[in-house]
Amino acid sequence: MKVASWNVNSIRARHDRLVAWTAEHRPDVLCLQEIKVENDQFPRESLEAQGYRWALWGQRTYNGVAIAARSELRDVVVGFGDEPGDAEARAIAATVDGVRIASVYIPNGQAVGSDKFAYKLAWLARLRAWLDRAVDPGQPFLLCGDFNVAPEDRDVHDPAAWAGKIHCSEPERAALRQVLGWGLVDVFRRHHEEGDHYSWWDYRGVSFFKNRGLRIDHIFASASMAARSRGCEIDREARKGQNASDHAPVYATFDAG
DNA sequence: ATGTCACATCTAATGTGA
Repeated sequence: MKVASWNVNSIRARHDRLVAWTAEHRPDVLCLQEIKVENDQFPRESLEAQGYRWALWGQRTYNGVAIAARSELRDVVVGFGDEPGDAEARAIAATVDGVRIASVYIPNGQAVGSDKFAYKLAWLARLRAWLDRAVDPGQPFLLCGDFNVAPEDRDVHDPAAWAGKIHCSEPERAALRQVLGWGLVDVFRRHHEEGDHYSWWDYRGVSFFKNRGLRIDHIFASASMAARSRGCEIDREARKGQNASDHAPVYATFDAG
């Protein structure tokens, strides 16, 4: 099973690139974030023509998450079911070929100490609480998405410059560790120990050209799925050229269960 | 170098969020 995750930063702006990417890489499951469109405006047909089905939780302008899969998407759930906190479309889960898979878009947080930063930390705590009550740690499970957190300094192009800043601050990293502490493994780090691998580069300036990025997009796996993982890569090629998202897709392969 | 995108709105330059 090949599972990919990509913050496309608008499905409409990224449509042609996405269609070309899935045609080339042919993931079995694709988790998307920031689709930025309501379900009834979502361009389902292009990937359906490649054999995919959809689970969608769209939203106008901001946010919006989706899962595409070649097999049936069972038991689709949107949000955490902890109203009234579920106003923003940031989480969707489905079961595909016996694997529970979630696509999540963690709030950006804007700046350490801001109201949005507090919301980000609270959202990560709600994510952990959702794992505790809604997912069986013994089952095959993948938590995929844009976490807006670089877990360690080796995930940061310039740790000194980013120290204490948004995406890299200790409160965010601690909140992310709480999520991982549920029983999740960073699949990318199972296969790559070294730094200089990033999944996001600022649109401004020469950040991509100079590889000044952060690794904030992740595929986290339960123990049984981590044991089945055979590789994990970030497709830097997808960040190149005109009309690219500011995020590159990350993808992992797993042995059959 | 507050440098680029994407989207929205009293359709045209500006605000918001990233």
